[in-house]
Amino acid sequence: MNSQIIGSCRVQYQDAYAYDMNSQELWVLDRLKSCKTITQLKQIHAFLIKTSPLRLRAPQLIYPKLISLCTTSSSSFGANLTYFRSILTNLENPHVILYNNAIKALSSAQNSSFSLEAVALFREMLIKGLVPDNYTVPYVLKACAQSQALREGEQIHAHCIKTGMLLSIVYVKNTLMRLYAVCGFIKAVQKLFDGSPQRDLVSWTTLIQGYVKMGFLREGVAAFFEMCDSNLRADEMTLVIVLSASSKLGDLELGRKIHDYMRDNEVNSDIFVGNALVNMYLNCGDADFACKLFDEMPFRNVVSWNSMISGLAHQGKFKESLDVFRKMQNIGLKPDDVTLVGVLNSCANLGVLELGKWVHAYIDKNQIKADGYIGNALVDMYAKCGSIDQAFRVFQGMKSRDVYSYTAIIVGLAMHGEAEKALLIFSEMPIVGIEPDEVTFIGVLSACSHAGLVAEGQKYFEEMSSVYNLIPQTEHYGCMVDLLGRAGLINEAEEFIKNMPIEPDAFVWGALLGACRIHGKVELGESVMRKLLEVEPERDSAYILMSNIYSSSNKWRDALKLRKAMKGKNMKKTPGCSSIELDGVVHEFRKGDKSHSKSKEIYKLLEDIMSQLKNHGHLAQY
DNA sequence: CTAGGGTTAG
Repeated sequence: MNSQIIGSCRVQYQDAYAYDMNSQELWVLDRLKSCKTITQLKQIHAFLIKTSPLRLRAPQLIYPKLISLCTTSSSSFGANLTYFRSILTNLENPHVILYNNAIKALSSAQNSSFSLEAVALFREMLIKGLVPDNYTVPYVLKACAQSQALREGEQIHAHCIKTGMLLSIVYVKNTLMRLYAVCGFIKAVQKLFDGSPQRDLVSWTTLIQGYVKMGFLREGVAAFFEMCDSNLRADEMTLVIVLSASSKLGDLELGRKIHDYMRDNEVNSDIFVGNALVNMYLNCGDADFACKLFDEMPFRNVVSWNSMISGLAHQGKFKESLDVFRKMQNIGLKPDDVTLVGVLNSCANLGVLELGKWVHAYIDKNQIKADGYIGNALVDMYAKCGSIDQAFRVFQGMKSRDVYSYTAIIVGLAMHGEAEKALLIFSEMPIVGIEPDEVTFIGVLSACSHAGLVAEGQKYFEEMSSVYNLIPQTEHYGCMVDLLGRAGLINEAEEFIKNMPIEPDAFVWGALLGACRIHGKVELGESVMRKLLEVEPERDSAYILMSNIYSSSNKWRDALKLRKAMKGKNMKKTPGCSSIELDGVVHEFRKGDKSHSKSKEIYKLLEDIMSQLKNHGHLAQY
């Protein structure tokens, strides 16, 4: 192919004077069309330079092609960046459009050095006396937003104020808003929005998105309704963001309102909207309707499936989540890393090590990096499935670790009673420069609790606020009550609760009641149970714990009375559930549950085992 | 040749 082009270039060169310039240009354009690589392009370029009538036209002719080649094969783009620049920079009379296209190409590249290159081209334009137009500025601002180049963006912002573009061109204002939004400066976004004479749908959407991305969900939703009041009609893009906000808020009423808005305004449901709707209904608790919508979708992509897998898990329907994954496998859709994270999460919560291992093998086989989300999910899965050593190996093998990785392994080690190792890993965090957060401290405090390290636990609890500026939540107070209570320091635990700056909740009272159970404190237990029932009247855990306290103090009559009192009340049961995985299918078992298709056989076998145990002189312990 | 969209962790 190359030699063909060179060959025909040579022939053309020799016959150059036989053609007039137009036909030469046509010939070159024809060659450019079929040109596939930078090397071929360079050959044509060389020919153009050597052909004197075409010399001046050369850059203009090849430039658009160069841009399109670079953007379609971004991998070779980096290597040819110098070449790319040298042509443009040496142009004597470049048209603004050429620069615009170049900046556009650079702004859509992922690489952040390309974004800065786009800014450099923008500067070069100004130096050459070219006037950036209403296309140039949105492109270069997009490049800044891509790499969060705030400083550069601010300079362009200043340029836009000086030239008056900021006020006159809505595209400029919108891309500028977007830049500040991705940099997290929501106040700057709002200020630009407020100070602008014209606001179109994109301005509103950018504002809403800015709020939602920063986690200011209610503010984003409020902006949406404000937009509706101003008689602008939302389109698919706006609605996807508002639905995602409703989903994150778990606000079903709001979500339904948005859905109604879509029907009233005849917004058509493309795949993005469809996915957002499914996700919203799932996270807001209406899983049945979400499944119905999912089934009715005319097209589904990997995100649709991912939404189902992680959304069901979010609702605690881990088994169903894995069922969806199996269906996805059956139709032959390739999982991506988001899918795998969701699957690992469900495996972790069900304790299905086999499938978790399969995912790990899949990750290795497909050379997916076991860092970030994936690595953290693997650590968590192994830890929760009981393979703490394997969890630790994955943790150590990770190239980059963040606060989630550290927390996963610390909580995992604490759960497995390896308190010292957990605290050792925790002490590594300041050395590698990772700040622990609230969840990390749950792991640290529970490690201390399990190992009976009272003084250390108190020290860490104190450091939480004094060193790390974290405000302890009721969970942390619960851990401390547990720590003191387990160690038999019941009075100290009671005193600790009295001095809490926030209202104790079920975590805290539950921990104290647990301590009463361990240490057989019947009377205190009774008063703590009442407290627990006050803050959590709908659950049965207070009754269960208390009746255990009665039983272990041989107060059978009181225990029975409590169980009876419970029966009439239809309380939420704290589920005790176990599961096994067989040939890829997860089977769940709850206490007294007879829903399994082979339930009869299972119970029959259990009875056999029990009687065999009895025959061998073993007495069942309850 | 212009701007704004979904799913993922402890």
